[in-house]
Amino acid sequence: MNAAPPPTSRDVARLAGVSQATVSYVLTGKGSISPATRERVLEAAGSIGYRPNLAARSMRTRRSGRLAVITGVSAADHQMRMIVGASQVANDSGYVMETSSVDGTVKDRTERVIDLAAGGQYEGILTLVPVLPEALSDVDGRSPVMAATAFDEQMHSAGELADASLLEVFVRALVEAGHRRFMHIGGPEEYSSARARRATYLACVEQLGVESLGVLGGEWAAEPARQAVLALPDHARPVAVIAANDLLAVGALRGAAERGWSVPDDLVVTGWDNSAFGAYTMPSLTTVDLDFQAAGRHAMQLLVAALRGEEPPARGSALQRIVWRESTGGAAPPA
Amino acid sequence: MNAAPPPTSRDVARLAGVSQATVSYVLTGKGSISPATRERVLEAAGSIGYRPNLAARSMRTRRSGRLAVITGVSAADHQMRMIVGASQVANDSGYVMETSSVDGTVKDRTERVIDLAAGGQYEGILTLVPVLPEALSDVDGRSPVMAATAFDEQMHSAGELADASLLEVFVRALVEAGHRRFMHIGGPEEYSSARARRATYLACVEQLGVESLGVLGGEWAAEPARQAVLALPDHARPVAVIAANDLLAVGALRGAAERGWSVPDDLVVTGWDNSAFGAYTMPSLTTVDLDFQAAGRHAMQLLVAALRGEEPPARGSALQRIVWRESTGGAAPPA
DNA sequence: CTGAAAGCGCTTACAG
DNA sequence: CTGAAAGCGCTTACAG
Repeated sequence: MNAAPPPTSRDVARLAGVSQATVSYVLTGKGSISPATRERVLEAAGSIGYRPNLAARSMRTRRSGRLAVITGVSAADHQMRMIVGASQVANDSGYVMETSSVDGTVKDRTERVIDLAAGGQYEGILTLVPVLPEALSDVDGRSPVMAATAFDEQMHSAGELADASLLEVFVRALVEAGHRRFMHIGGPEEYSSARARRATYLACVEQLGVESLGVLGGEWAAEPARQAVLALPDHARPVAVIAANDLLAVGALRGAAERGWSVPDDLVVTGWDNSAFGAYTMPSLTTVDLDFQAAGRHAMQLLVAALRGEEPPARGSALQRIVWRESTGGAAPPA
Repeated sequence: MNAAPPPTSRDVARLAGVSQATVSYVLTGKGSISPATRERVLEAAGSIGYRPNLAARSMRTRRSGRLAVITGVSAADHQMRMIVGASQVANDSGYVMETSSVDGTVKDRTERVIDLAAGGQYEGILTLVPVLPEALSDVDGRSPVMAATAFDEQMHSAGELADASLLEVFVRALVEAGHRRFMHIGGPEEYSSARARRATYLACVEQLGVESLGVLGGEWAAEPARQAVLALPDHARPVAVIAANDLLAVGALRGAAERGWSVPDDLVVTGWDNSAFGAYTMPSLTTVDLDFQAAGRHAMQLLVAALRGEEPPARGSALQRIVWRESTGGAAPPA
């Protein structure tokens, strides 16, 4: 396919009238090279479009320069956004980033990740899907594995996507608006974000002394949310539903509409994620906007810092922000 | 980080009592090796957990074994699903697949892809975002570039995601149900899928002799769709809106609700993509289900076949299927 | 500040 | 059917 073989560092050396070692020193910035020589080499390299052969470099340095990002098979829009952010950081840091998707149960996924880590092809691994803590250790002889969303009790979770503290703002504002009866529709237990939202909900209703009709759901799917609302006793109105994401919230809206309940009069709903459709449902969804791309960037920064033994970078601006819309009626942000 | 260096083919050879070449022949399946020797080598390799060093192999064979998939920065759920499908095929075919996201205008993206192709790091490139035809040529000295969604007049488009023929089924069924006034809300012109849907719509209304109120939209966003419906003259009812995807369709639903039009009485809407929320909007959305994962698999199969000079595999089962829901009222599938 | 030489782990003609 | 040897393109002590 390639007519002429691509230029090598030897070609550059010959053209610049120096040795191959000098070319290498210039390009890696390691030796101390006189500005004049440096200039000549750079120009020669540019003129013939030289690009280092990464395979050769990696073989010699015994560093692959490659990072893996593990995604789930159940495609989620925010995984994609995190990938975009992570890949920016990886490339800027001189790594090539590969994505690998894993399927099956938590157990299956954990094994795949351990396999990948043991394979030694990658200098580091960032997983966007939950895996068991055993995959996250960075024992010798394996690529370090870091999780963006994981069992955070292991202290291995990167990023603050799982931060559920804004949920308290929802509950407080709704209590302020007069609501006394709440319900939570949660996501899968294996997601630390889902667990955090559930825990924050429970702590909140407890602390504020309002009634909780329970915690339903357990999947990132609309149907259980719809069912939960349909199963509510008629005299329960008004109910405030705190859903773990926007898809669940849409299911709740649908359930309310099917039984003739008005939103926000009989039922108010909050979502999470600020999905594109949420501003256009009837009524539109109050939700939490998450900057997944920034989260992906930060997660990758943490991995790269760990790899290089550098100080982990501080979290930049806030990743989360509440978007108040129609589904919560007049409930307003508390100042 | 690595305590003991990973085993090499020489270690395997020593352990199995054969030469390194024999190990290579067994593993690549190229030479002719006696079953007994083969067995011994395989066992030795397994016992010490040998994995070939891909960098070394790639340097020797001058094949990188790597494929790139280009995605957009504006993260879309279906890109993710296509990636999953493509990565399955790539891995099964012995390639490592990397994703690289590109930003900016069509022109920017095209340049990035050409750069990537010229870099020679990849044996092949599959782009999920539209690029100009000049990026798609497979001239010598460059990695071949194939597009999953592209300017298909160039005959370089892989997959049938852009097939808009089901749109005709929508229009015919709605005409059957009594509709005479149509409107199309389209996607961005640079997407062949958007162009195909638009063209099919225009051909349809022309051929069936029904009135078209025009083609609006032009982005994958809900707001223009909402505006288009709000701008409709009151006496236009009933109107049949053919939206280029579900997000646009939700915008149309919202517009109708805001002006007090009933769906499906005053307005009917069809979407495209079968997004998860579409079954739970009020009313739920009639749409086209697309198997993005299968599309990703097929696109990658085409790339791999092209790389190996093999016959391109035939398209498997149909990628598209209409899902009739409430937003089209009683309009039924013809037959 | 620069060059000659070794070697990373593999594959592949070539000889036997 | 199997082995000894060369070489892919780079980086890095080492010597000058």
